[in-house]
Amino acid sequence: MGTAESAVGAPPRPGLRERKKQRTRDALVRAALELIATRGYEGTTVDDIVAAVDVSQRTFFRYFAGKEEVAFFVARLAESRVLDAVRARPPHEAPLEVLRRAVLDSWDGITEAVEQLVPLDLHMRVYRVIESTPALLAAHLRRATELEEELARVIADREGLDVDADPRPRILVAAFGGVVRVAERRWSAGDDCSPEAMRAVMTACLDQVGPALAGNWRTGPSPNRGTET
Amino acid sequence: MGTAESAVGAPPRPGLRERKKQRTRDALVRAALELIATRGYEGTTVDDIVAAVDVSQRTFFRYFAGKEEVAFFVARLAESRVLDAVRARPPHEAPLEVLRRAVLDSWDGITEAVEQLVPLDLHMRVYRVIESTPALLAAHLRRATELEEELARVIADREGLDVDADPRPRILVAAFGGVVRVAERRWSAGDDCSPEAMRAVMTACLDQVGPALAGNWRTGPSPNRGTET
DNA sequence: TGTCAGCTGTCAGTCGCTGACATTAGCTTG
DNA sequence: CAAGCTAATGTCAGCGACTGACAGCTGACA
Repeated sequence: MGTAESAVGAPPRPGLRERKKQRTRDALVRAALELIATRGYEGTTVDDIVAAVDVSQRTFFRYFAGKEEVAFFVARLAESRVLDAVRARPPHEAPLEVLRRAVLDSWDGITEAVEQLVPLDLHMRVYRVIESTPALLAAHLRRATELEEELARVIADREGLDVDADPRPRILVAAFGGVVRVAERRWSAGDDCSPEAMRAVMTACLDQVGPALAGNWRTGPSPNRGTET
Repeated sequence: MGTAESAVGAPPRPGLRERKKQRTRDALVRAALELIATRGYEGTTVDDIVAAVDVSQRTFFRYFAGKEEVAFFVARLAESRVLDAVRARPPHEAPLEVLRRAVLDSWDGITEAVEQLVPLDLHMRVYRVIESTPALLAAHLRRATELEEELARVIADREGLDVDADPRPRILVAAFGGVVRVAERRWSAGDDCSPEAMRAVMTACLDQVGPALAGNWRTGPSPNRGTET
């Protein structure tokens, strides 16, 4: 010890090789997202992406398993954040509340982390492409269910249940995930792409879970009637 | 009139051309499902399929938009059946009950219709391949959300709501769809592949929607505790 | 400084998929 | 029934995603 890079307390600065890799990966992500946001997903070939960064196609496929993966590079950051937030919730909270608060509370941190990688506006535009491109939407939904599976395990652990014996954790998470997806769609279909708007939409949707599952909508006050467009 | 094919009351027998097309399509579906069930999805090339039916590759792509589509040919029958069943529900039923009864009541009819096309056992094996193949699972989930979108519209119409203004139809359908997916997974993961078993799993999962969303699972009786493996 | 491991590029090849064009085969009309 | 039209099919060429194999280069480390 004593040398600069082995000092404790600070993360050891990675070597030149590692930094180069990081730079190449980031450059590929940025170039890919920019191209996808402007030309669309199908309109963007891998050759286009690698030409913009001036690396070989083979290198691209060494960094990303497929063309899809680069489009979800940013989204995966958000996923792991949410998962961490769920794990950090106090043990006395009810399951549905855990999910709700985890999503809403990790929101700002996610926004910040994303912006550190790519401009937020770019991320928004790419998200719309994902929602409107069948192949990407399919991949997105698959990733979402994988996240749900992990969430179900965490929830089951919290409650001391066996995920495979008791269907309730998976059912709760599935229902929750469905609501989140509805919120995402409403957001991506609207004009206001700001994180605050998204947060509001998400909150509103989560508040509707109870009412939506209530027996009969026609009795009692109908919230949100004619309040939009 | 008076000729055999123009007789009223009976569905006019399609011409030779149409029958040939039907036969080719069915042969492609059967060959494809058989191959996929045994060799897996990625292990089955389009050339393998067309070789088994002795048509050109180009013909395959005139019948199916892609290799995926042939794998979901049977599943799409079931989807349209469920949609019809939902539309046929009496107007006084509550939304959640409509979905529940539509799925359960159309079950036998679907099973019958499927068996008319391919052996039920083959369909089961293919379904497991779908669940375990990322690309197919992704496509399956995308189709499922498209079905959910249509269901949401139907439900909203029943209740006299605007799908785009009131989030509750989509939320309800999303939650319901999530539960159905959990049931599908539990079924495909288990040993018993019979339709009766599937029906039982589906019923059990649907009965858990309320309890799963209830505030705290630890209070009150926990159903299904330790009743399975 | 020299050796070694890891990153990169090149090349060839497979597979899914499509457009263009020629060929065949069913149906229609005189 | 024969000619003519149209729809179905086959053939061919080509693009794009993706992969394995091999070769060259470049940080890392003694």
